[in-house]
Amino acid sequence: MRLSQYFMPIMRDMPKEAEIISHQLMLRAGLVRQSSSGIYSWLPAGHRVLRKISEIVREEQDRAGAIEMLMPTIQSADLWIESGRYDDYGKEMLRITDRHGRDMLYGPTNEELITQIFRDGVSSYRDLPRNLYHIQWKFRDEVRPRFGVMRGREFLMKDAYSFDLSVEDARRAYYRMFTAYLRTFARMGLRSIPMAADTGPIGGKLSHEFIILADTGESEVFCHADLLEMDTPDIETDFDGDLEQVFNAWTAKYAATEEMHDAARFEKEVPETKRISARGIEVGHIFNFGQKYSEAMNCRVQGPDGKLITLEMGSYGIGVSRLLGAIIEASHDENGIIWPLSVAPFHVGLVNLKSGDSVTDTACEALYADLTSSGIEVLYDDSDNRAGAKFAAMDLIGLPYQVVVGPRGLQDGNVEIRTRAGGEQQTMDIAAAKTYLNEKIRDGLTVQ
RNA sequence: CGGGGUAUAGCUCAGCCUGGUAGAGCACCGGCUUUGGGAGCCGGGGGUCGAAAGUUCGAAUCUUUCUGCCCCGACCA
Repeated sequence: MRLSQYFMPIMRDMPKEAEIISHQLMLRAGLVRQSSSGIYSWLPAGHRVLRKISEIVREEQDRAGAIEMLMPTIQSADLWIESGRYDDYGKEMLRITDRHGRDMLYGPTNEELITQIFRDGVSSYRDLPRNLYHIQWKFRDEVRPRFGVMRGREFLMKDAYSFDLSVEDARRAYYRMFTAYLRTFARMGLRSIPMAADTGPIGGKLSHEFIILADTGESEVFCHADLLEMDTPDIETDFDGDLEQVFNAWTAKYAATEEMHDAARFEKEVPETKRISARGIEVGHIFNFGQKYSEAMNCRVQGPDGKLITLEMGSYGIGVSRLLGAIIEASHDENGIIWPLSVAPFHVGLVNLKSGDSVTDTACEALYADLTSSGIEVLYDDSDNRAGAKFAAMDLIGLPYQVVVGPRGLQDGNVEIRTRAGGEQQTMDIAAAKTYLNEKIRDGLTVQ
């Protein structure tokens, strides 16, 4: 993509409505624009990141055996009356009346709808287990939206729903999602820590929040430092196998959010030097809620003995749009965003230091064409801004690699390659630069 | 929903106290000079001053009401 033909309005000044760093940087880097409180438009670069995050989520859900579908944003109130949550949900649910006077709502979540769809589509134990998910916009009319996309009213969420015949099967379904979540966040360069969680209004028994440590996190969290060093389940993980060990290993050490925190237990179980008391961002939340909805909504199948079995269910959410904020909170410096390669809007920023100079233009065009044709996503700054302005903009938008092409280096046939994360700079000839970038990016994108 | 702020150009802000018909920096357009970490000079475009009502000869400025947005708290992916 040529910057001269793109739409990425960068702001030099700090927008006053933004308080926390991720929100400031998202606005300044031209990723989002606020439409109204807690509601955002996703500009082209922000949309690219959103898509990449969604794709990682999708790949890991699929790997764990979940099946993608898509449910609507607008739902009928009837279903919610059936489950008993129409009144419980309160003002956070945006209620709408259609032209016929029917009560509708903008879905804050989808347990009711999926339960109805599933129960109507399945009648035998042979159809179980199943886990269905979608990635769809949700609306929760938060009392106080804040921190940009971290707590928006409209937000993109992946929600999966598992259906099983027995409590044991349901636990296995839970372990699969648990494991998939560890992998999902790790692929975005995040260290997530599963923490025992309160089950909240969704109800149920077993529940974990996946927390990213960050100073601007909304909740206070406590955990064992070893959790920051644990190995993430790798690509060889067998999701058809027994994942209980993964679950046990990750839940053996103390980790709890404020609501579940037990100070006495924390001090007893965690040596003083290993105690982490910090703030965290919740990027995922998984629940096993047994028969709460299947009972209320009559979701049953016939077993081998002809008797009806009420299904065991779980739901598994990931805040996809929130993850942009979380990643930036976890990865930035005073100059701007530092995108992990896997979710960066582009892999490489190509900086032409002297647009209009035929030598640099020619070199840049050739490099742009070569890199692009080898599958690398390049944002080519072909504008005629000054060098300093281009560097500042590149650092702000935070692409993982910068290739700086200028007349000085080209005299010796060289370009400069900079790594946004570490700040390393190396000079090499153009052929070497191509090889270097191809290798680095291919390796960096290989799923471990 | 309680408390506190704030609203003037795309962004950051000044002007308001003491009413006289709107400014700066950045960004943008044109020109010249410049060109390796947010250049300089010259010229230019752009604002129903959040909305409504009131006071007044005259309101960005004073009064009242409303609204948006932000922060703290309670609540939540």
